[in-house]
Amino acid sequence: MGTPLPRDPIADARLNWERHGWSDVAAPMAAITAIMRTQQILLGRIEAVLKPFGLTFARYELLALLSFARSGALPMNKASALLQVHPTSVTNAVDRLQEAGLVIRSPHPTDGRTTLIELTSDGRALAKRATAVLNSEVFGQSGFGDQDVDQLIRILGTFRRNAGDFSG
Amino acid sequence: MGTPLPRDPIADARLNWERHGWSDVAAPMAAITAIMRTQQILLGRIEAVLKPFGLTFARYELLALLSFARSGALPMNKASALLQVHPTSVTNAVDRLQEAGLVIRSPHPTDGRTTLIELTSDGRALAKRATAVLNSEVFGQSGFGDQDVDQLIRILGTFRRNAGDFSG
DNA sequence: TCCAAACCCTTGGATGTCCTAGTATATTGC
DNA sequence: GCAATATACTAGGACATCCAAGGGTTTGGA
Repeated sequence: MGTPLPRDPIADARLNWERHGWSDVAAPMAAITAIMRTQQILLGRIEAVLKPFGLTFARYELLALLSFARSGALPMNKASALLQVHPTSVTNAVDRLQEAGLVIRSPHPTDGRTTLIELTSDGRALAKRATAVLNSEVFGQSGFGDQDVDQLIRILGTFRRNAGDFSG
Repeated sequence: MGTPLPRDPIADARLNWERHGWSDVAAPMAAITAIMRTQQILLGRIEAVLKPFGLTFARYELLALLSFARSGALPMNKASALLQVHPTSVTNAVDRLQEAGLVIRSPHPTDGRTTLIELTSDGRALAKRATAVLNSEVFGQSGFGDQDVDQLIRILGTFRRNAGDFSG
C-alpha cells in the first residue's frame, strides 16, 4: 500500500475490458470499481481517526444516529433501517457499545418484541468528541472540490433513489 | 432493507450536521456517506450475481486479474499491489480458489520467497463466464447515465491519485 | 376466542479485511 | 564471506457483514 503504483490499475482494467470487446460496459465497470476503491480509502481514513476513541465506523454511526434522536434512544429495528445494515450487524454493534458503557438496552414500553438502544452520558460525550475530530480530519479534508462534492451528492443520490433506498 | 425509507437518511444527516453548526463540512460528509452506501449497494448486486458461480467479489477480482496476465500467473505480492488489498487477504482468497481448483500455487523460478498464483483451465473458464454475467447484469445496468459515469471516473480518479494510489 | 402469520431480536456459521508476529529467503554492507 | 536488513508469505486474532434458524411477542382473520 505504501508505494503508489506507476499506473492507474482501474484505467488498466478498463483498457483490458475494451481489448476483450466489452467496450460497451468498460466505462461503467471503471466507475463502479473506482467507487469500491474510493470507499476503501475513505473507510481507512475514518477508522484511523476513530481508533483512538475505541470506536469503529459501524459503532460510530450508531452512536451518531442516537445522538441526533431527540430522546437519545431508538428501537433496534429503526436503527437497522436508518443505517441500512442487517439487524444482526446492529446487534453486534450494540453488544460492543454496551460493554464499553456507551449505550444501554432497555425494553420498549408497549411492544415486548422491541428493544430500545439508549445513549449513556458517556456515549453522548464520546460521540461529540469523535464527530469533532472526524469533521476536521476527514470531512474537512476530503480532497474533493466543492463542485465535485455537489456532483457526487447528485449522482449518488439519484442512484440510491433508483436502487430503492428511499422514496422521497 | 426491503421497504424504501420515506426520506433520504443521508440528506437528513446533512441537515443534522448543519443544525449543529457544522455547515462547513456537511456537504463533504454527505458525499462521503453516499459513497459508502453506494459501494454497499453495488457490492450486494455483484455478490448476488457471483454467488451461483461459487465466487465472491474478492475471489472474482483475483481470477479476473490473473486472466488478464499474459502468462495467466502472477506473484502474490504483485496481485496484492494491483488489487490494493492486504497481502493476507490475497492469501485467504488464494486458499479458497485453490481448494476449488481454480488456481494453483507454484514456486517462483528464481526467488524462493515468492509464490506464483497460476490460473487453471477451470479457473480461466469460470472467470470468462462470470465476467459475461457481471457485464450484462451489473455493469450494463449500473443505473448511472453516461455523463455521470464520466464524471465519476474523473472525480474519483483525481481523488485516488491524490490519495497516493498511483502516480500516473 | 384462538391459532396462524408477521415481526423483533439473538445465536451460530461463513467470508472478507486488517493488524501483528513469525518463518523463510534475498540482498546489502562491512 | 557473513551478519544485518529487507522482502514474501502465512498463522492467529479482532471486527464487520450477511444469511439461516430459533424463540418470544403481537396482530389479525376465522
